[in-house]
This record gives sequence, structure tokens and C-alpha cells, in this order.
Amino acid sequence: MSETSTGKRTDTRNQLLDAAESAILEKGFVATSIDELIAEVGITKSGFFYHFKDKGVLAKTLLLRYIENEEKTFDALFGRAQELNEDPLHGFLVGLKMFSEMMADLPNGHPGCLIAVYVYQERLFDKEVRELNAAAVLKWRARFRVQLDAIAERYPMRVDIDLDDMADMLSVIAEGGIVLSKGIKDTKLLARQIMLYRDFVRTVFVSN
Amino acid sequence: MSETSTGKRTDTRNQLLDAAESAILEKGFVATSIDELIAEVGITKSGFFYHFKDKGVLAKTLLLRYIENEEKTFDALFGRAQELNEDPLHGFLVGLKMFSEMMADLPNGHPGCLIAVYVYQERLFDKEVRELNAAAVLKWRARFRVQLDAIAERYPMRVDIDLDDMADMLSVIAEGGIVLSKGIKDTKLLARQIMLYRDFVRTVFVSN
DNA sequence: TGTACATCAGTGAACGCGCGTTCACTGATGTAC
DNA sequence: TGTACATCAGTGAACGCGCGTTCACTGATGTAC
Repeated sequence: MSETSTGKRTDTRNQLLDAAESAILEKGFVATSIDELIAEVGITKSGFFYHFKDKGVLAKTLLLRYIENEEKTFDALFGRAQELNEDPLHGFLVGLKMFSEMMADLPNGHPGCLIAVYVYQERLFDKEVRELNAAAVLKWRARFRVQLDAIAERYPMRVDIDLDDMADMLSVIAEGGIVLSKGIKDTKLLARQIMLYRDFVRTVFVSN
Repeated sequence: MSETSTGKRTDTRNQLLDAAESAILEKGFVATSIDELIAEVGITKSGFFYHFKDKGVLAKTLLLRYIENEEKTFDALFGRAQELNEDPLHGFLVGLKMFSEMMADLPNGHPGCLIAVYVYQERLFDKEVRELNAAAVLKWRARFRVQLDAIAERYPMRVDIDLDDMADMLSVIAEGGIVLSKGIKDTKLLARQIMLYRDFVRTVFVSN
């Protein structure tokens, strides 16, 4: 009983995507061979090409799936935090705390962000994929901006700060936190950085 | 008359490194072929192997050069800012402003950070290279931590924040800012994020 | 200043392996009547 | 319930190209005496 039974008879396709995602996060797109993916899943090379016309559509499909999953996670996280707190500042702070805890609970640290991988290998992908990637980043901005707007309506700011920048800063912290976490193999660094961002938000908006 | 004349009769080697650096920042290590590098520089493949035993030592040499250059830049930037201001907080704030302006002045935005590339392709490199990379990240922490210590000695903090985290945050902002800048092709985003970090520092330390 | 030798900075040809892709085919499952 | 056909989820063999690497060789520059 899979989470979203779309009537697929097998889930080989998703297994291929899973294998691709973790391999690409460790080595990049070109270094990830179709051979290693099919070896992990247990089919032949032709089986791979039944599911994906070529390696390029694997890349695109993978990115779409990643963005979708990621959006669902954030919806659940900040949506719930918002519901439980009628005050927007408290709601956001609770959401950030939950986000930080979720990152702290990953036993091997965050495996890496596909969007960053695609940004750093952009020449490998066509315009459409690059635009999907850019759109995902802008969606993060919009998501957090909405929350900051609601907060700014109720609380004065200690220093004047552009709310788009403030919204971007959370994505920036997440992306950069992942890089540093992986770089020095400190699985908690990302979580601590999110808490630092939370401190910033708390300091910027003057409560009571 | 090259900046550091080490008695080399040609600078083909550095041209190869230059070509490799920009190609790797755009496509990753494996997707960057020796053929394209020699085409850019104008030598044959065997010429490449005269300069580098194999592609792996190109990777290592490139990283070492990058770290060294990067250190020189930061030394110049924050060293000068510190000299011109006897107050450590003002010195750091001036350094951050200069850093932000330097990033804003890159006409095509920041080309990307090699450390992030190596982190996101770590399986391609041997232990030695991965350790060089980690050491570079820790050196950033130490560099900024020294400045924050000097500030904390003179100024009380509005909220209690770990100074290692605060030091890391600047690297985090830089790495994440590069990812977002490149992702949405906003050449000024990184500079604005650095200014936001500067606002954070200014808000955290209570001056008069 | 002239000669002998060493080093520098490459050239040219060949190599084998792994890669992504194609194509004709197949056996199991599902659907229409 | 039985048969005919379509679709699903692959298999197996072959392909050519580009890649990193090796090896024997070379002409120009530098150094010792």
C-alpha cells in the first residue's frame, strides 16, 4: 500500500529516481551513470529507457518530484505551525523551531539540496529545467514573504529591512547551512543556523 | 610581468587552472573534459599531462589555489577594515560593507564557490582533498570568530548567541547567497544578503 | 665565447573502457466483447 | 467464462563516440665548465 497509489503496477520508476537522487547529491549528474542506477534497482539498461526517454528526462522528472516533495513538507510544517498559533510571529517562530528540529533529526545530516546541485551544474540542463529551478527558488521567497507580511502588520521593526531579503535569507541559510554541514561533517550545524535565523527574526520584530 | 613571478617560463599551467575553474563551476568536475581545457589554452592533450599527472591532481591543485586566493582576498578586505577602525565592531561592519560591495561589483554575479562544488561532488575526490576542503571551512570560522570575540569583549549582546555559530553564519550566507543569486540570476542578491548579516551583527551587539 | 648536457614544455599516435542510446523482441497483466 | 488484442514492464545484443591515460619522442631554453 504505497502512499499515493497512482495505479502503478511496479514502483521501479520511483526506485530509479531514489537511486538517482542520492547518487547525484554525492557525485553530480554526469558522474552518475545509468549502469549504477539499474544495478541498484535490479533491471537492465533497456528497462531504464522504458521509463525515461533519455538521461535528460530523468533529470527533469527528478527535479519536479523533488520540488513537489519539498513543497509538501513546507506546507505541512509551516501550515501546522500557523494553525496552532493565531499570532503570526509566534506561528513563524514555531515553524522555524520545527524546521530546525526536523533538520537536527536527520541521522546523517541533510543529504543535500537538488536545487543547489542543478544551480552548480546549470550548463548540463536545458532552459526549461533551469527555469523550473529558478521558479522553485522564487516560490520559497513568496512562501516566507507571506508570513513576514502578516508579522510586519502587527509588529514594528527594530531596523528597517526589506521583507523579500528577509524571506530569501531563510532559503540562503538553508542552502549555505547544508554546504557547511556537509563540508565539515557537522550534522547539527544546519539546525543551529536555522535557530540563528529564528533569533534574528525575533530580534528584528519588537514584541511587547 | 606577472604578479608573482615564480620563474615560470610559460603560464600555461595557470591558464589550464583558470579554464578548469570556470568550467567546473558551470558543469561540475566530471563533465569538464581535458579536451575542452586544452582547446581553450591551445596545447595538446599530452601537454596537459606534462603539467598534471592525472585529472585528480588538477582537482587538488585547483582547490589549493582557490583557497589561497580566497584567503588573500579576505586578509586584504577585513585586515584593512580592521586597521582603519580601532573599534572592532566598526571594523567588522566596515569589512562587511566592503565585502558586500565587492560582491555587488561582479558584473555577472559571483561565478560560484569551488568549496561548495567539491562538497556537492565529494565522492569524486579522495580523503586528502575532502580534508583540505573541510579545513578551509573551519578557517573561515576561525577568521570571523576572532573578530566577534573582540567585539563581544566590548559590547553586550541583546540575545545570547554562540559566537562560532555567528561566525559560521557569514560563510553560510555567502554560500547560500551564491546559490540563490545563480539560481534566479539576481546578481545583487548575494550583496544584499551580506548587508542583512551586517544588520544582524549590528542589532545583536548593543552599541551605546 | 664555445661546447655538452640537462631540463622544460611540450607533440603525435595509439589504447581500451565506459558511457548513453537504439532496436527488435517478449512474457505477464489488463480490458472489451 | 473464454477468446482476442492492447498495454505494461521489461530483456539482450550491438553501436559508436568521447574520455582519461600512456609512451616514445622533440625542439627550445638554461646551466656548467
